[in-house]
Amino acid sequence: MNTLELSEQEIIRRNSLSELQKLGINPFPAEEYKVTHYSKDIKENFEANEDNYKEVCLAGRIMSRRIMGKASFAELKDKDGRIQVYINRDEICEGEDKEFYNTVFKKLTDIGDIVGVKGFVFKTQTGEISVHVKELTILTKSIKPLPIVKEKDGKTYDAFTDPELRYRQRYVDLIVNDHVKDTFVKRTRIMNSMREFFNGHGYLEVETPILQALPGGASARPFMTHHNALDIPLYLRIANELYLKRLIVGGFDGVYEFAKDFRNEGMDRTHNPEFTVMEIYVAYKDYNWMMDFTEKMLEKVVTDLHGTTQVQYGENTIDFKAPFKRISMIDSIKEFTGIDITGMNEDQLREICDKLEIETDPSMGKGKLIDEIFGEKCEGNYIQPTFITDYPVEMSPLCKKHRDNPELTERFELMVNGKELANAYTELNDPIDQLARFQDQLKLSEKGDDEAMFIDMDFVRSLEYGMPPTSGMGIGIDRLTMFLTNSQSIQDVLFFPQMRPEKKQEKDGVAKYTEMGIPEEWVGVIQKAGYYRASELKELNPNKFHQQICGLNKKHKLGLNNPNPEEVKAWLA
RNA sequence: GAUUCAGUAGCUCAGCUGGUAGAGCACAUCCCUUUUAAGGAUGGGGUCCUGGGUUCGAACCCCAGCUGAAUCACCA
Repeated sequence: MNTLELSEQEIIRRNSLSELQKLGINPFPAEEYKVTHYSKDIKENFEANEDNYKEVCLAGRIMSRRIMGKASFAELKDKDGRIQVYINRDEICEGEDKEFYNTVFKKLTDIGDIVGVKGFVFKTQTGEISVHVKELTILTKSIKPLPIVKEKDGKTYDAFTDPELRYRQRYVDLIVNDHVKDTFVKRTRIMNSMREFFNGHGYLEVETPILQALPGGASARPFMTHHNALDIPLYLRIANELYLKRLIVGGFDGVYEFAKDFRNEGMDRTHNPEFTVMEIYVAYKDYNWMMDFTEKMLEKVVTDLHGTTQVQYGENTIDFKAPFKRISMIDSIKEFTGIDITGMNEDQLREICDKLEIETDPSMGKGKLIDEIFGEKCEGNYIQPTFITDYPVEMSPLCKKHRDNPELTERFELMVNGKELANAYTELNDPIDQLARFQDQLKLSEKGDDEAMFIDMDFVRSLEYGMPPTSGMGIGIDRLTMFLTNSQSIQDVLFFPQMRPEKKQEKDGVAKYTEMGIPEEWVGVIQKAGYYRASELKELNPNKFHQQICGLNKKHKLGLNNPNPEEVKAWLA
């Protein structure tokens, strides 16, 4: 890399790197470094049992340094947290040669470097448990300076907060913002706890295709791709439901999958183009059983994570103690609007929407209209976990009709903090009805609904062989993690949220410049001056350009022989 | 997709009515005790997001673009 593209601090660090090599120290050693202790264990247990910490060896990243003559303090960050280390010149350099301390540690080591320390644990006069270092090993040199975050008594100074940098360079975010790691550890613990619950019931974790010829199982716009060998379009899945149900047909009693789904839709605080959903299907059950199962599962997950069923989310305290409140969609609309929509047709519902000042468009069918009313007037009110049951048949094409009312389906959604968290059905297993519902979707699609479902004839065929009565449930893992880690944005619970690709400054290659007679060593200087296209140079005043590049040569101490003005004029001619 | 706000040193941010680009931390040099965001002193560091325009003069005003955030729409 051209040094002109580096900041002063980066150049200094690269110099330190080569200085280390000159001293015979490998800044990127290959050998295993045997770690015996971790910061958290030392801080928690040292006082109770000091004898166990007479010889410790730990490794991590230097997060701060304070050098005072022949004694120094540094903060080391390992996988569990941070611990202070004390380094004394005469202890890490036993003989007369103090170069290791004076040069290697004081001058050539920086914040961000990864080091190993051997020594014993003690307590400083101010009472901080620290490691007294006897031996220091450089394990990795860092040549890019980290953002500096200072913390004192839980108060953070100069936090690294720019969302763009945090999400694009999550590795930096994880290094400097301690709470970030915690969120992701919790995410994994949530999934592990769920897995434990399902496995405890004897259900099987499975994997189903992500590349699908027909994107089914949900109403959403898919991402499209292409398979070269088969020369066919393929879609990234929007749901895995239809495949899991095929497995129930095949004779599994309970299957579940933590699935990445992909939807080609807007992005915001609660939506990322790829997201994770856990879907589970259990044979011989219905949605009433699934409600019990879901609330028990959530109660366990939350308790495993927090030791209590109560969770703080923003301003709200949410209690996941089972059982959750249950209310039908029609009763909910009645409760919040005073209107009983039972038995209404499409025109009547449209009138109600107008009356409630809810926008509609002609592509909306009966189900969608009801959904709009619910979404607009009811949904946001359910802060505590609440099951909304019995959705209209039009908006649930994969769900069995209600045993008491053919206008409705046996479906529930779990609302938490005014948002949908889980969705479940008594699954439709009547192949004739299923085909009819798919055909209704086709009509919606012809009407202009670009999210209506495709007809999956293979899925219908599987139902023709017979699927046992089954209940299925899907739960958004990202959203659940948000609730349980008090994160206000989905980007905070995804390591690498989708972002626009970084734009790179386009530059001409060296050849474009040398063709004009410009010596190769000057190309970097010219680009540093801001001329990324050789063709731009033609327009310039040669005298001004000459001064500009000679100035950069001097300023950055490049030691190049300045061209004379005639030569520069010849380049631009 | 629409609206609003933002982009200045490695990081966090000031920058007044348009008049020579600033602070803290980080970095460098020197001195130095087991220091708690923090020992002392001195110093270096900038494409003020990009491109146009207005002006004697633009970080600042106007227009366009890029990127991000918030709100809304769609959606889980």
